[in-house]
Amino acid sequence: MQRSRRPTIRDVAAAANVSPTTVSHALNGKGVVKRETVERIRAVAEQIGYSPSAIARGLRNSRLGTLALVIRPFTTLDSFIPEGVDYFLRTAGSASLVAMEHGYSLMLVGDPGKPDSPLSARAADAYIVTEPFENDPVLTILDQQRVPFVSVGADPARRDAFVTIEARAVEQARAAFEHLRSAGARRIALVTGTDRNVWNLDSQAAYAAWCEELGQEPLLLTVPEAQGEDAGDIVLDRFFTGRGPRPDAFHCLTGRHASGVAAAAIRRGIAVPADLLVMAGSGSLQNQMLSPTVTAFDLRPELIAQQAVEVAACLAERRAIDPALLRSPDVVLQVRESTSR
Amino acid sequence: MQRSRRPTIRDVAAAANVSPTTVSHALNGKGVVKRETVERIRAVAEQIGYSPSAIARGLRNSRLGTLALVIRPFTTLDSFIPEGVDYFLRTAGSASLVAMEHGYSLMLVGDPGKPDSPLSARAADAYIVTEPFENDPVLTILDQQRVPFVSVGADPARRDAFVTIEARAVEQARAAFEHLRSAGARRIALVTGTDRNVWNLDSQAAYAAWCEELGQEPLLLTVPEAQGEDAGDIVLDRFFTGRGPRPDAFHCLTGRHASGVAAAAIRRGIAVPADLLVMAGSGSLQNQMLSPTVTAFDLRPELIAQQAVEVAACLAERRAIDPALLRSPDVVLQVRESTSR
DNA sequence: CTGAAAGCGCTTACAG
DNA sequence: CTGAAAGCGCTTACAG
Repeated sequence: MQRSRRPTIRDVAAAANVSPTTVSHALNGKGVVKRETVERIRAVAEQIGYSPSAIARGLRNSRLGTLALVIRPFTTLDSFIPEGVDYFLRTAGSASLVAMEHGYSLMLVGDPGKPDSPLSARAADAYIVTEPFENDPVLTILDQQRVPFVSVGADPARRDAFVTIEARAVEQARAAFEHLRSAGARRIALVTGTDRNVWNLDSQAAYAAWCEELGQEPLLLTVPEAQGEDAGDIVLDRFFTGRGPRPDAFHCLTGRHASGVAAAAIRRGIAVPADLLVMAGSGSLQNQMLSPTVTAFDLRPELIAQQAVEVAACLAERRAIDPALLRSPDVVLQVRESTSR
Repeated sequence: MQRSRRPTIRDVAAAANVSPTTVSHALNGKGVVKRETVERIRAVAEQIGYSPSAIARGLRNSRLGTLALVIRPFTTLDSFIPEGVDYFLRTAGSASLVAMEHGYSLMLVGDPGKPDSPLSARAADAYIVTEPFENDPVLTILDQQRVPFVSVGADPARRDAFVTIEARAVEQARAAFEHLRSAGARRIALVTGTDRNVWNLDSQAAYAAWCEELGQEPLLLTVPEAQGEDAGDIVLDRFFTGRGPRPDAFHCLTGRHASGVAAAAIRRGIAVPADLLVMAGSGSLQNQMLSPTVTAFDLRPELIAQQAVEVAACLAERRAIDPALLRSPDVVLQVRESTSR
């Protein structure tokens, strides 16, 4: 009796005195098998500790039962901690849970296109790519290899080319400007990251349009996402030294930039929110915890992740996609000290 | 010419006018193949966009190139956010990066033992189980099925049964008590979580011993990990109402408990650190950001994750394990407001 | 109701 | 230097 090898369907067949075909039928409820036989096979399988090989089944069905999550900003950063420490957590955590509910495992993957990326990174049934860059090579390769994928936020250079959960960046940016305006802002500056993704680009476009409408001179600054709170001094240096026009409100796309700006302003004797309003386009833990607390949109990454997983599952199973899944959830504005006058 | 199917090794063979064997040899540098043939095959493969199937290779080699990470506290919680929001991030992020460097993909897995868990969750080459519970069924099933795994922190009921990256909980607890004592504490209380893992249990044991040595009456409270900062009021209610003996210092194992306790104390007019010292056994973002900032050990989860991945890779490849990898890294005490008198 | 056979895409002795 | 054959563990027409 072989005891070291894990049992296969043949072992079950032998032990139950039937053919592998019948075992397969019995265990999977396919075909027609006599009740008793099914039960005998079940018992034997249980007894010898049989569990089917996901790999063999995967080869046969050309589906492994695996979804891959590609967190794009991951790749750019020297550190593995993407901006807004909790965003990744909320996305990956939710995605892995929802994937499980749909019968998939979730793989965390870097750049599946890189030549030295593990082969297994290319074995997923479908991919989720968050925040792709302009002409993102990851999307290109996935598309070429005919691997199904959904992108969260479009590739700005190929808006309608792929299955995408749309980013509502323009809408959100306007809502932000309006919030600041109704809190008394007359001269709003925009601070975005430098990644060429749809959030940064669309927000800039929305800002340009808004300034145009109101006849305000645009006050735009881009700071690398990875700067985190250090963006504060960069931003303040830019707008509050020298004698250019000074903004009375900042809309920072990333939460950590926003918290950095609010803190830096206060360090320099500029009162927040009295003299300066600050808000964030994408809330992070820092906004809730650092002082002053900062108004921010909760983008609800766990909902987005959930939708993305559901879309990916449809793709993997070649089922039709409910269009509602491709619309990102309504964001929630969380008003905090930094804009409460 | 078939255009829809992804190309296989046979397609390459046909196009290059050789056998699949030769293609395999050429592409994997095995066997002996003429230089020119190798180059021709390479070119053809590239040209028709061939990339080997990880699944087929996995079946053949019975190794998929996948590592699984089982975050145990994950399972207990109703929400998917484990205590100390950033711990999961730091662990999973680091693990997935290190895995990639070693040629593996990282799967996030719930409870691979659960009957409805995806089959693919059982296909990993090796498993990392963080913070297993006493007699953890996940370890039992992995062990039974002869799947290699490493646990981060031992199963308290089976200390030496499995490959484990030891938790240095006793040592850390003593270091904490000593830090508090040298900051002036004379009556230290311990607050742990309720999970029956080695951190909670060993810290309690270390505390009992410490109290014994010093002839201090033990002041111990356990609060569910999931309570987070809400633990503050629970703890204060317990020790600062009624007329039992009052502690002058708290060592809380979880960062969020510690921040909750510090904040609750201040709300009730107890000055921190003047009248009460507070520290955390496992630092979380809250400790750095909330006021007052709280002294905490940085457990360096990214280092632990790195070691765990390296051990798991050894296990998967049946290589010997460097014993140094099984010793958890030295923790770093980050002294902050809550114990700075 | 049950089973023999083919095949999913690879790799690896083995023979030429 | 090259290739035919077997086999990894399943599933699924198909035949009995």
